[in-house]
Amino acid sequence: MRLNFYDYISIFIHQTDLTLTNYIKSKLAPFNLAPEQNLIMMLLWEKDGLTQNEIAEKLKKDKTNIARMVFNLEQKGFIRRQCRENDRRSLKVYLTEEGENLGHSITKITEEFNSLVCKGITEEELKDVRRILGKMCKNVHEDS
Amino acid sequence: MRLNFYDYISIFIHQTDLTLTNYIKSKLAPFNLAPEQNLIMMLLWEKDGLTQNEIAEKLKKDKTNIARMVFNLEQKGFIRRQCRENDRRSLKVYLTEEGENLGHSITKITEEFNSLVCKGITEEELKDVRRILGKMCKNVHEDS
DNA sequence: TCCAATAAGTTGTCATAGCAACTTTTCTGT
DNA sequence: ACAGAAAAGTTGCTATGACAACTTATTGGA
Repeated sequence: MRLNFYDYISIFIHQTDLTLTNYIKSKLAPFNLAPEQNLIMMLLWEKDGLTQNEIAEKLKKDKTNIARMVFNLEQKGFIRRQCRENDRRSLKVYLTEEGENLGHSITKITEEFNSLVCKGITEEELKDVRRILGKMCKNVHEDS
Repeated sequence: MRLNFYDYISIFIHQTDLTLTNYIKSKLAPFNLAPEQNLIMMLLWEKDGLTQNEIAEKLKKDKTNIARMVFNLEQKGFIRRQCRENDRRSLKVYLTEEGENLGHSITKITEEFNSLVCKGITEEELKDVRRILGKMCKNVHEDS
């Protein structure tokens, strides 16, 4: 029996991700911040002075894209990049004052977003979702 | 208490989606088919002769991107577009013979992919994931 | 010590994703 | 019948995401 379009769980997950990303995108837009740029900022608000490589590892993303996103954040004036003195290959990323200040507004928004997404969903259910999605990732990693 | 990076369920979902998409991308690459192009093809294998607008609605995507993806599929020779006789605004999309034949190989691959993703996960758990992710989408839609 | 391997970033290319603005065609209300 | 709205597609723009190929800098082994 052939699977129908919506029987594929990966398609369902993909569409869920698009829905959530689009929503937070609209909330961040007034601050001139895109969703993935925000992820980088979130890391920096937790801990300043990461290298681009460290950011890429934490976000499990290609360093190429990190370089471009960090470049854009620099253009926007939220961060600045500085060469490390002991390793001239790598660049450390620091918040500017503007970037630092942004944190207060954005943290509020992202936590509200998380609350909205999880509204009416129990802690137990969230744990289950994490466990099952984690299992799916493990399944495909083991096959690669 | 400030949320940590990985406490955000949306980030977890996003990273899961990337993992799954990347895997199927590598499986489809030998057939010169990208993941989202494949979604369009899947619709056409189910039912030929959809308009671009109908495809956009089914995939819940912007018609802009559908137009570009369909254009690429046409370049690759998998589909052809034809003006409707009774409405010259809209284009119907038909499989070519090559596109039709592709269906046999690809259906096998996507069903294997779905099995791999769901390995060790019960039907009950899958239903739960669908229900909870669906609830999340509903939550953000209600707020828009 | 010096050559090769490795590491960090950058640039180019392709595919996705959405928004705004536009053309062409069709429909609708008067 | 005709003006204006709406509908289908297209083009331009920005952002994300992965891969390949490249430069520059550092490290490690013979």
